[in-house]
Amino acid sequence: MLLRSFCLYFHVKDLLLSPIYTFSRRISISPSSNLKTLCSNGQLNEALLQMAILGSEMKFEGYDTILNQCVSQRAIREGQRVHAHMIKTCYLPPVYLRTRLIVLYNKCDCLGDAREVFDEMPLRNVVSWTAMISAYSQRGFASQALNLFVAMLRSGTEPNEFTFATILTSCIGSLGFQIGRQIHSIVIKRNYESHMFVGSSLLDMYAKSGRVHEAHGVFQSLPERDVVVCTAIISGYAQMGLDVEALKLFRQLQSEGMHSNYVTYASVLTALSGLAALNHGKQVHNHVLRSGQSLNVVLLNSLIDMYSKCGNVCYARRIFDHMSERTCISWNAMLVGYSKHGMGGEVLELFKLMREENKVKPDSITYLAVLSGCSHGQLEHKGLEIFYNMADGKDGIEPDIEHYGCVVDLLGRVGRIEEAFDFIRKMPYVPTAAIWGSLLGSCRVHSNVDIGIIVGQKLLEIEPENAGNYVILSNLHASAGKWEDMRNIRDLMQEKAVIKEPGRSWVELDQIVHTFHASDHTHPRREEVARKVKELAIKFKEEGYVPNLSCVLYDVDEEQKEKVLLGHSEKLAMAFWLIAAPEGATIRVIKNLRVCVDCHSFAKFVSKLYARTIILRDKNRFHNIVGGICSCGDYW
DNA sequence: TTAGGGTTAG
Repeated sequence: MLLRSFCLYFHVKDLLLSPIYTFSRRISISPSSNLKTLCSNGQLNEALLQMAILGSEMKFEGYDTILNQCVSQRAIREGQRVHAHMIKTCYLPPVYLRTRLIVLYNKCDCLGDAREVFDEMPLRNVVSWTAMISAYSQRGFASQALNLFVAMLRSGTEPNEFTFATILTSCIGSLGFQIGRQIHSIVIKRNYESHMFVGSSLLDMYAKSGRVHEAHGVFQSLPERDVVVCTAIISGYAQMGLDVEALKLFRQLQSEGMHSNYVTYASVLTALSGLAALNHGKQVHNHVLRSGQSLNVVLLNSLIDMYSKCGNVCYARRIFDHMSERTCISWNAMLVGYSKHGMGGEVLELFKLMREENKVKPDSITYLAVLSGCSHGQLEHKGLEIFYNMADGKDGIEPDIEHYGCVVDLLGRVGRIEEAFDFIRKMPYVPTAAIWGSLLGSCRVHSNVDIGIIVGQKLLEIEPENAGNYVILSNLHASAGKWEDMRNIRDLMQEKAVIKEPGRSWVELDQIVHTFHASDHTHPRREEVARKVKELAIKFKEEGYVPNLSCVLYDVDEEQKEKVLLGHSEKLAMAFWLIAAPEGATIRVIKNLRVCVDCHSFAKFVSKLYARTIILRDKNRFHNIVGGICSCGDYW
């Protein structure tokens, strides 16, 4: 029943009595006309009339010609008439033609009809099995594709390189990885491991499952590599967040003479977006323009994303405005760009433009971008209005748990903590750690100790490995004077041996990315940088800077805590910039985690006392700090 | 006749 619902049109058997079919018998066709000529001229309707006249005289060649034309035109109604004609004239199509029907039905989104043809086949070969497996795989029915692959092996039909390349694309993700590995062993046994298409599918399966070593191993073992294989490994690295490795490999392969196409560039731009390496991004953009590569919509979408994630949202908008064709992803990339910069007004204006233009329908991601844009832009009334109109509005998009998460953020941000708590309890989804974490952050900012403690306890149960939760909860206990509880939480944190992802910040100066780790011991100018941070702290304290010791995870004395704070990577990156960059240059710092409250305050002092603009990108958003004021409104 | 890599969100 589920499969039948994929058929957008009526069943082939209904067409036996179709008025057009009956009418066609009364039309006279010139004898010189034949199916081949009509099809090659794209005259499919005329070809159908010819088929009707020929009746049971239709043979393999005629069906083959007309079906091929239906496939290339994605002409489902016409294809169904051909199928109906076969049934009516009692023609028994060979495997080849039945496979063409499977392909046609798949291309036209009629998966149920494709399966019906497959089930009714008296004989099947590797191509028909692969065509049906591919149909399931392309439509996202991975388990059906896998079941059919197993059935194929049991039937004794040997898979070929097409089958392996197809089935491996169904094994993407954590669930499919174990099966993917089993299929890999079958690939080895059948000697298909060196095949380029099979290899790129294997590589991609491992990369998308986060198995970097396996992906690299497949890449190394391939005797031949083309642009697709090279792009698969670069894109795999970028998708796994290994941006530096992706770029290194891109450069290495380029120096070895690799040919790049738009997919390669899009993957490289993803890596550059992750690094926020604006100058490198500009270089790639120039390289694309010089290479004569056409700037298609995918590449332009990647450029919008790269420029906005590198802090240059105006340039992203210029590209967006000059696009001759935009997809939903183009709009989403631009909306996300504005949202991450806290530009709520621009988000709403662009969303309005999208609706007015009415060429592209907003999707679920558009709504996520708009709601988070309202949240970061402190436009909670507008955000709530959009959320409550989502499902009933003309787009008819049912909010999912992430949209609910945006509302929790919207309410919490403006201090409507009780409402946010109530909203979570009433929503039709089980709240995730991210949602409770968002509310806990609001409780911290708005000092709501009572709800904060309840939420914090819930979080410790579902996310015991997250160190940040222990710290916020312990601080909430401390602010309520519950010292015993505070100590218990600290002990619990030690006991659970929670590991915090190490903080890392970087700046790009003269095309070189300088990375700093917390209490850095690696950068060549680390001693000079550490002295500069101390000097800044003394200067800022005279102007009112008070180190926020609650940001320190460790249970050490106050002097030690201050030392830890001064070692935070974003402070080191800013100090390095003040030492090494030209006078007055904008400070662009990227951090892998969310910026801590103390570093945020420190950055505001830098911007004010050194008259610098600071563009600080953390894990969630941009902080544009000018004259001691941040675009996030001190809430992030 | 059937195959491989890509752009937004989290």
